Amino acid sequence: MQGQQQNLPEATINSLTADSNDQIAISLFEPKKEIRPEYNIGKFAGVIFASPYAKNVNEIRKYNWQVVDDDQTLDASLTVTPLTGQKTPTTTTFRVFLALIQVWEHIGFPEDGIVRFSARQLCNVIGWRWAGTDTANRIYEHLKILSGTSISWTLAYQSKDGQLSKLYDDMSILSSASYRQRGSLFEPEKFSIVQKIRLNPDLVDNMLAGHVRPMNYVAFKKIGNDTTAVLYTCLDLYLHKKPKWERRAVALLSSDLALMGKRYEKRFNRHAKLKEFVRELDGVALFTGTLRLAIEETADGKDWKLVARKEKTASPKRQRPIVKSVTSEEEAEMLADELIEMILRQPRSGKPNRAVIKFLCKLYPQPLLRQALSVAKADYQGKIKKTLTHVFVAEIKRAVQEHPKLQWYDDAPNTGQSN
DNA sequence: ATGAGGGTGACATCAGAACC
DNA sequence: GGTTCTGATGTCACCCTCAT
Repeated sequence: MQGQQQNLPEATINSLTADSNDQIAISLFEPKKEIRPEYNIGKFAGVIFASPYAKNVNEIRKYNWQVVDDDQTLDASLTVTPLTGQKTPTTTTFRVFLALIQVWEHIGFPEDGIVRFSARQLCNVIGWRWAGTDTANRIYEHLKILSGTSISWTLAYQSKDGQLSKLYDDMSILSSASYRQRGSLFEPEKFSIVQKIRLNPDLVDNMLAGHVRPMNYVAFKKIGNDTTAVLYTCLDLYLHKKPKWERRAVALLSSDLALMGKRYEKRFNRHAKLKEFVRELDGVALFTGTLRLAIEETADGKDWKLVARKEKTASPKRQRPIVKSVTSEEEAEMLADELIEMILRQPRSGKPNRAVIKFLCKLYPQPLLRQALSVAKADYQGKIKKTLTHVFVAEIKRAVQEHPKLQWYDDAPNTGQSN
């Protein structure tokens, strides 16, 4: 028996079971709105975790850039190497990782980095429904990826004192992870919380020292599309210090998001993709502030570019409800005027009816209206079938009808009456 | 109730091909 | 050139059972 265990993965687990730190979060708990993953992982999340639909998920990914140190320019890089036959980390992996961090925080930040959890509990934190084998396998797979993927940092890994390490080779995010399937368990533990992982001690060290990169966990979880989630993670970082960031569609799609399709050689398809991003991310909360996205034509007219801005919220701590109550008269007027002014600045704007716009401003949340305008502006460029005002109102209607909690005023006889 | 696993299928995403 | 269709693949939900 003892001899047998030496070579099994269970050997690691059994040795972990013996330690005294047995804080277990038994019941399901509500994950926090904000999450503080380790600084380096959070900073490079957009690079380390790719979209699962990206074409290169089985290959080594390497990113190079330059850093300036003591007046000399040095080459920095980050290499993500999967175990053979295994995928590189995807956004799903990132979701699992963030959930593990949540559990680790919940059980009181144990210094040894050991996290015990049940698969069902982890699902609850991530926001998945428990779906049997499929979910179990998914968690199992991504735990393997987290522990098996080797990450090498050259002049990239920043320790808690702010120093860049020259080289941090062969890091794995989890120093041990083993998903124990029911069949492998013995009777007494067969129906208890059994899963157990250990976070990389250096990462734990940094997190305990407050060397973290805070994220808006609620906003991140709501993003269903994995490519969009990668973009969100990147934008959150880019807009951390700068108020504005922009990038051409070609570079954004192929190098940042690893969308390699031939279809993106066509301008139209790039534009369509950017519109998806605007639809999904415009108005989404960042850790501080709100993300604002717009599409603009590049100066040479050959491509589009995505323009991201961070809009400051008055009190970043308080989250604005998704469906806010009816706006005050004064607020609606100000918003309506602002929107109308923005519309009139465009060519072939049409003649927006102030009363109608104000009426819509009172009825629907501000982010929805602003998003509708940016989508309308993007949609409208190129094809001049109707005026921008028409497209704008049609876009509001579409967004309202897609929204689970809103209703288009014309659809129901009793909601049109306000005031 | 809670810990899981099994089977099935709907839905989303991407990308190329086909169509206008 | 723009736009839509189609198929491969990945993700996730539903409903079931089992054991304590």
